[in-house]
Amino acid sequence: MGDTNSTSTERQLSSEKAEAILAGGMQEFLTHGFAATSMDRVAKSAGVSKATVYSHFQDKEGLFNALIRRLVEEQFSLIFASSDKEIQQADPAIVLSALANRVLEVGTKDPQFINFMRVILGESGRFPKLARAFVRNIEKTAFNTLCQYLSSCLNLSDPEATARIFVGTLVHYLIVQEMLHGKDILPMERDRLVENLVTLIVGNSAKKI
Amino acid sequence: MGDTNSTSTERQLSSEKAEAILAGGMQEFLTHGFAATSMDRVAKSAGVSKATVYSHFQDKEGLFNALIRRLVEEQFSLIFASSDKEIQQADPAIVLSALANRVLEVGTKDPQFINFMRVILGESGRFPKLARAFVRNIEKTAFNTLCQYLSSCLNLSDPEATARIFVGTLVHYLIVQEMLHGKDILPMERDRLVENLVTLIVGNSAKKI
DNA sequence: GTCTATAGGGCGATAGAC
DNA sequence: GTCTATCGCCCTATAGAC
Repeated sequence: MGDTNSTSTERQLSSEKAEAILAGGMQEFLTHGFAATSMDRVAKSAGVSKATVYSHFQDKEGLFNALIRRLVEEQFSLIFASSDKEIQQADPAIVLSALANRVLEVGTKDPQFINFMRVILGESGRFPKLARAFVRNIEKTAFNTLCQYLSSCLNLSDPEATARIFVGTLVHYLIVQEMLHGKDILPMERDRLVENLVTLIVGNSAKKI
Repeated sequence: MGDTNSTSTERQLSSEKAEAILAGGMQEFLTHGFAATSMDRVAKSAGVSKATVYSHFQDKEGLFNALIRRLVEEQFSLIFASSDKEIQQADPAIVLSALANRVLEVGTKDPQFINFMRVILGESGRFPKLARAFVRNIEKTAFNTLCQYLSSCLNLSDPEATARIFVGTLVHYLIVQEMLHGKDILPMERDRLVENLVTLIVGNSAKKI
């Protein structure tokens, strides 16, 4: 409450210990969720004492909030890095396929990304602010970028609804195949889904230029 | 382990107390998740003592497994009840719109359904068997029903991929709007999404009969 | 079968030495 | 700033009376 160098959550991470705590906390929170994570294990994983953890972060919720909030911003720039070069260049079908494949690539190759999504979804009842931060930073950015591209390069009756369909298909695919371990129950090759999705969208419009 | 009337998890719920425990456990587990739920509150919510809970279920995990497994089967029949009457009758666009609206109706009106999904997703790392049961009973059933309809009534190049797009769009919409509290950040009217989704699918095919 | 009471342990958070 | 040691609480699970 009465801290001098923070408003409501921790803003500046002064020392390198704070970084270690955030790294250790990430490991623990992303694999066990909020409630099942103990501050003892966070401290041990960070290589510091528990008291040091509490000297850098107000409490368990404060650490969790700071950590997820930072991760939301990191993942944002991770996914949308170098999305602007290619974006008004080639055939729309190729651009959209490349975009879809990059999203699915991140979701399948980096195991921490699925854990991150799982925690965001699982804790969205307890931490609605973090859930909304996720929507604002990641979902909305993806949506806006895609809308802009679809509007400028294709003649769609409703680019916004189409963007929803595009993103929704990919996210749901990741959820069922990876997060819910459904690969063997509902097999579907990535390329097959992407090709159908892109064809469905591009086929229902005319190239603009 | 050595129970006489159960193999590995509880099969038959002999008394009415077991029902009360399952009901109380549902309330608690669906709102707080597995780790943040205490057996004291489950007992209190069920109106029995904690010892009674442990006499009907082996431990916390056993109760959680029995409860979610039952819920998976309940929700299955809840969503797909009366899906077979209308299914080879009217215009495909109308059938698909009605189907989409029923899914979104359940997801928005019944608050327990979003909580149920949140727990399944959030605990899918700790309880992979429950996650797979969810995929087998709900996702796969939705997918198969839809595939069958799409194959029989429309001329699609890939009905299975199309079914993925259909379900994925609806589930992702529910996740962003309801589970992640994104209604105000990324507003989108339900009818608008459904109409675009159905048009995209029906427009890319020919009616079969 | 169901209760009350309690064992036994891990948890979040802090006091005080350095 | 960082540590060790500890407090007090609540947790899962069980023992024993009825």
